[in-house]
Parts: sequence; structure tokens; C-alpha cells
Amino acid sequence: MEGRINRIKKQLHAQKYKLTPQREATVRVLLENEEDHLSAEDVYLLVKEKAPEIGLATVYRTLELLTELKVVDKINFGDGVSRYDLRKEGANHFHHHLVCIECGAVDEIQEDLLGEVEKVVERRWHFKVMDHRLTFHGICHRCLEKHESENKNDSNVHYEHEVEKV
Amino acid sequence: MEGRINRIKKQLHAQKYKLTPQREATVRVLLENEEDHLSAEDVYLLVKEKAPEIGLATVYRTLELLTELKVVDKINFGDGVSRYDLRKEGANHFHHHLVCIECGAVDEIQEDLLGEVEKVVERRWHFKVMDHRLTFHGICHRCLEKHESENKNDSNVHYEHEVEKV
DNA sequence: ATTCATGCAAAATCTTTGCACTGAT
DNA sequence: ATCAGTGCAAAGATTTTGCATGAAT
Repeated sequence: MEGRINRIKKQLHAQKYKLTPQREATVRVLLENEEDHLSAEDVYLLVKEKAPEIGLATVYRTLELLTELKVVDKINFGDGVSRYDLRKEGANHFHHHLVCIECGAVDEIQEDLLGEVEKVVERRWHFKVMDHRLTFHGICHRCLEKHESENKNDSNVHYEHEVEKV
Repeated sequence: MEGRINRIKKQLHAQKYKLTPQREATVRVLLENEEDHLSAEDVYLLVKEKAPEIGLATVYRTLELLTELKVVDKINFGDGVSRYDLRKEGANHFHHHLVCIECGAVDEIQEDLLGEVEKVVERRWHFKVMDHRLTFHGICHRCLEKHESENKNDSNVHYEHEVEKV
């Protein structure tokens, strides 16, 4: 982990930015919650635990900076907030997401599934692909399993019979 | 076009909603600007031309309703606003987008390029895919062509020689 | 009459900005 | 002394909500 912080530090220096204590605390929070998709507010609250004096505006400014440097990706799943997702080191593509429409869980796919598709796009649409965003909406494996066990007992439930409230 | 409006009307009625004049005006604007990716504000301004008394809140409520009915898709390209994109009739998948990072143009791909990829996701991640969002970021064919003609004259420019300001 | 939808304005959210101040060269 | 970076509060922007009014059965 120290290694990754150091490399981010170098990236900052290369562009004449400093790794201030506030920025470092923010980066650490992102590294420690790599699996999650934190909003700016989420990051702020977590950073506050280590560095209580930090301001929300600084968090926003840091996240913007990290987005510029492509250390994180700013994503949007359709609720009103932007979320920030650390890039895997050496990843030249943005990983994909599986959003469960039942429980809201967001899982990640690291593999690049789009190699062939990108070739098609470059050839057929004459479009130079630099990056991509791919999100699937559907039902996650956990919810699917839950349904299977429920269905053992529910196979002849009739919702039409629901009692109307008077 | 009248046919499409009628079908949308039926979809509304099926869910006990009415096609009020305001809703109809909103739908017409969407149909007339099918190629674009209008924000709520954009829609509001266009609807106002036909029905000047309409309120912005009604436009928001109508767009929300149409999103629920899957007549439109609510999308987000990362600027702060939601955009609304009419679904092609009969399309069971959401079309893809090509966003140019130079000129900002957004082109659409109607073809479904993800059939194989979705099968992989369902098998390998045990995830039931219901819908997807795919956006490529890169350089569109217009900008690429512009570069090619510029490069005829620019092939030996050296940016390192830029003069520093004192 | 009742119910659904509307317009307006106010409120709520999320994000950005202005400004005075601090801390490191 | 300079200058990037910070915290705070205010402003901005987008979207949602409360409520009185209006239209349609």
C-alpha cells in the first residue's frame, strides 16, 4: 500500500501538485475501500475519522484532481451522486459493473470483455476508442439464489387474492 | 408519429395514467428530437414553445413517468445533468453511445454488440442481465478526419521548444 | 364529489466558488 | 515574499416536494 501511495505521489509531483496530508488521507481512504463505490460525502466522512479538520470542499477538490490524473474514475449509477472508483494499477481500461436492481449491490468485473467489440466500433464507426463505461443492470447471484430457495415454497401463490384494505 | 403517440398513450392508460396535454407536448418534443440527448431543462424550453404555461416540475414529473414506463432512458454522461433518450420501439436493449472527448458530440449505435458478452456475464458471474449501459469515450470520425488533414502540415512540430514565459 | 395532474414557489441535494488564512519553500 | 493548498461559508445548479388550484370523470 505504501508503494501505491508513493507512485501516486510521483504522479502528482510530475504535474507540480503536492501530496498534502489532506490529499494523502483521502487517497488512503480510497485505497482502504477499493471495493466500494464511495460518494464524495462517503469519502469525506471516512477521511474525517483520521483528519477531523478536513473540509468537504477539499475532498471535492482532491477527487477532481485524482480524476484528472486518472487515479480514480468518476462514475454515476443514476442516483443523484457521483461516485469515485480507484483504477487498478496498470489497468488501461475502466472495469465494468454489475448493478443489482433488487438489492442495489454493485459488483465489479476486472476482465476486459470488450476487446472484440472495440475493434468493431473502430472499424465500423471509424471512432478511436480511448475508454469505455459498461454497466449491466439485472439480478445478482445472491438475489437469484434467494429466489430459488423461496420458490420451493411459493410455487402456487396467487397475488390476485390480496385483500383490499377498507 | 401519431402512431407512436397512440401507443405511448395506451401504455399510460394500462397503468392508469392519462396522456394530458402537457404530457403529450413533452412526448412530442422527445419524438421530434430523437437524435439528441436532451436534459430536463432542454425539454422544458422546447415544450414551452408549444405550451408556454407548462411548469418545469411537470416536465420533471413526466420524464420520471416515462422513465418508469421505459419509454425513455435516463442517462448521464458525467456533466452534472440527467439526459433523456427515447427508446427505439421494439428495442429490448438500450442503445450504445460514442462520446467524443474533443468536440463533445454524442453518436448512437443501435446495433446490439453485447450478445456474446452478456452470455459470458450470465455464465461466469451468475448474474441475470436485464439491461445494460455502454458508452465509449474517444475521438469521433469527424475529429479524426480533421486531424488527418492538419497533420499533412504539422508532421514535424516540436512542442518541447515552447518558450517559457518570464 | 372525488381523484389525478398542474403550476408555482420553497426546499432539498449535490457541487463549486470566493476569500481570508496557513504553511512550506 | 510567494504561492499552492485549505477551511469555511456562501452561492450555484439541478431536482424534488408541498400545497392550493384546476380539469375530468
